Amino acid sequence: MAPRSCSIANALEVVGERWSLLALREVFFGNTRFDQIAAYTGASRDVLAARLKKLVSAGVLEKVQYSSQPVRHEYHLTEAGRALHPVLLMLKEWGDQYVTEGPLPLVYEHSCGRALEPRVVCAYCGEEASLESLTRASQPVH
Amino acid sequence: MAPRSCSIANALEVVGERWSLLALREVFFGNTRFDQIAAYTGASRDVLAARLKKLVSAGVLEKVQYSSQPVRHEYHLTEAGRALHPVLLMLKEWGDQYVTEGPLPLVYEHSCGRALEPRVVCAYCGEEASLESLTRASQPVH
DNA sequence: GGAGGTAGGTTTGATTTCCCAACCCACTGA
DNA sequence: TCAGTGGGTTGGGAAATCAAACCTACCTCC
Repeated sequence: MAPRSCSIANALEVVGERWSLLALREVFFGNTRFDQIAAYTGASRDVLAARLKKLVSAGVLEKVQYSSQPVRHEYHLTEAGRALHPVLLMLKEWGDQYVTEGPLPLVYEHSCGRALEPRVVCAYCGEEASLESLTRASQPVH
Repeated sequence: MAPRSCSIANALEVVGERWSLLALREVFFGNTRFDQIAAYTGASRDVLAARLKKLVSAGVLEKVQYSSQPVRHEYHLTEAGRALHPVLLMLKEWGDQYVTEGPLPLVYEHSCGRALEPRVVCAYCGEEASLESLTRASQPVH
């Protein structure tokens, strides 16, 4: 049997390897240079170089030159890269709730003044997109 | 330098390996048995067995017996497992928008009657939790 | 009672990754 | 000239992955 065709699997093809999402986390934090990303994630340099190359060719990051002589680049988020922020936000929330022990390493404050508790809602009605509120409108082939 | 302490990294320790999130996707779809998960994800059986074992010991899945003689189990979501649904939802949305080409393999209908467009919002004010609307309330050590 | 099928893995051996350390190159600054 | 920085690449050994075969325990059919 062929595995299911699925956007989750497609997404994981691009960002599902080890270190990819952590490298993106650093870019979201503003650490856009190779050595910073290597240090803050703990990834080995060769694997990190491969991951960054893949993320660039997938259109998630782009290399932006910040110096000639010597030629130096920073990794910046593309639109597709910025669109991954909700994924990281929900992954962080899950880690906060179910994995991290002790005080949370990072808490976000939302512009409304409260500590962020992220929720996924339907863009149209604003109601929570809970497991029970969803039905399949198109059925994958079984 | 020590890598950053971070709930994203902690979360990925649990569900970040290859096949883990796809196995969970199948359980969310109601395919709770070993052979179903293997077939629909495409994971090799030995790796899948290791992943399921890890997810069970991490408290994301639990084995529920559905037959004695022969002893057979299904993998069911725990509360922590169900809490991963928003992560998969946003990952699917990103894949839909930026990776999958052609018609989407799966569209959800929300209980309000519209095709789901998931958004991440602040639970208190209901406004979108955009990148710009967030500031760090606690700063990780640099 | 044997043959075949189902379910849930485990074992085996070959192939890929991953990790770490060392190295390289182009520059800068002292 | 010599150390340091930034951004990688290279090499070798350890670990993970893959596909296929195998195993156990049952059930069903003939």
